[in-house]
Amino acid sequence: MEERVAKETFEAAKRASVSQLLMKAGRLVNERALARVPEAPGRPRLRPSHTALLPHLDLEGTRLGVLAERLGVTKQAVTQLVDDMEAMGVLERVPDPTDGRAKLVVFADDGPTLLMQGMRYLAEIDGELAAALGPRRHAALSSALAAVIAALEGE
Amino acid sequence: MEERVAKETFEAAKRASVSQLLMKAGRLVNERALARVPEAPGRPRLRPSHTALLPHLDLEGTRLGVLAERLGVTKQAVTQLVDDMEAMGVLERVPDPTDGRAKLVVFADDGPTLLMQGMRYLAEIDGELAAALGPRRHAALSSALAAVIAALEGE
DNA sequence: CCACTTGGTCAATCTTGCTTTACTAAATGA
DNA sequence: TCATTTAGTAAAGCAAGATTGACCAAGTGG
Repeated sequence: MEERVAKETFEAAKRASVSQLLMKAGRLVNERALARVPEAPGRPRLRPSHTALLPHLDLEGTRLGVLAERLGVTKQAVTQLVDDMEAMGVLERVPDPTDGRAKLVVFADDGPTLLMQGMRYLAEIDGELAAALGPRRHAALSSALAAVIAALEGE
Repeated sequence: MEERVAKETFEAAKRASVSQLLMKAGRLVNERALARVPEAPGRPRLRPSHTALLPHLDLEGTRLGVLAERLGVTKQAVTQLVDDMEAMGVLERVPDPTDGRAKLVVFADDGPTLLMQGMRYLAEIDGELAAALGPRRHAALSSALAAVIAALEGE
């Protein structure tokens, strides 16, 4: 009897938690998205840490230190990320006109092109998810996720 | 004009994608869950790879090689994970009665206790999310995520 | 003018989560 | 019985993503 209850509890706990579903779904989407990016030989490959940088960039250019703060990592870590993305041709460092020490991280000439290409992969996956879920649940998912993020980030 | 359109496109792309929301929400939940687990000095700390092992364990005991297959990693990788979780007091290796070479990975005496403790952290977070979303959206999120995982795993 | 702070870089190192290579011991079967 | 397969372990190493510490050059304030 005891045994049986334990088993049920255990099996239920395995699936029931939204937190676990969220972690798993996030991981799967991440894998799928990165798998789609073609390799450019000679240049560093796009990795999750690079894509994590993108949402923090402003079109007008962003100080490296500001990026570090937004990402919650050290400036050195960002230096490495920006180095990579410079080598990929996505970003560029330009001197900050208002402070001779500072540099602004901006999109390179064809950065937006590459970026939009990346967005297309995400859009593709979105489309696949929408097809699997149907428009209603896809919309519901989108709004629920936004609320989750707001709740978790606003701590 | 051009400039303005680019900016809008860019800013919209930053948020609009469900894929991105999913990745971000997953990351945030993960961080929050791990932050809640108290450190037990002297023993290895619980890390994401450990928690990834748990859903693949059967109550009756599971062969190490089977775990490796389910996780999609080498047996050596699982050996290391099980080593850690043995040191934490969560799991135990017992000889497989049907094969002298094999070992069964089972929960240690107080393994279920520790495990349920972990589940409680997840349940807590679930509760917080439910509170933030309201019961309707929380349920919708759960069902949508299950569908996403099914779609992505069934490839 | 000089001390100090600030923005960024360089180099070395650490942790995580794996892998490859090499090995031991038990099972299997011609 | 003896060669081969199978279950697991041990040790070393690697790539990713960070960190710490030492540094330089440009601003800033007494």
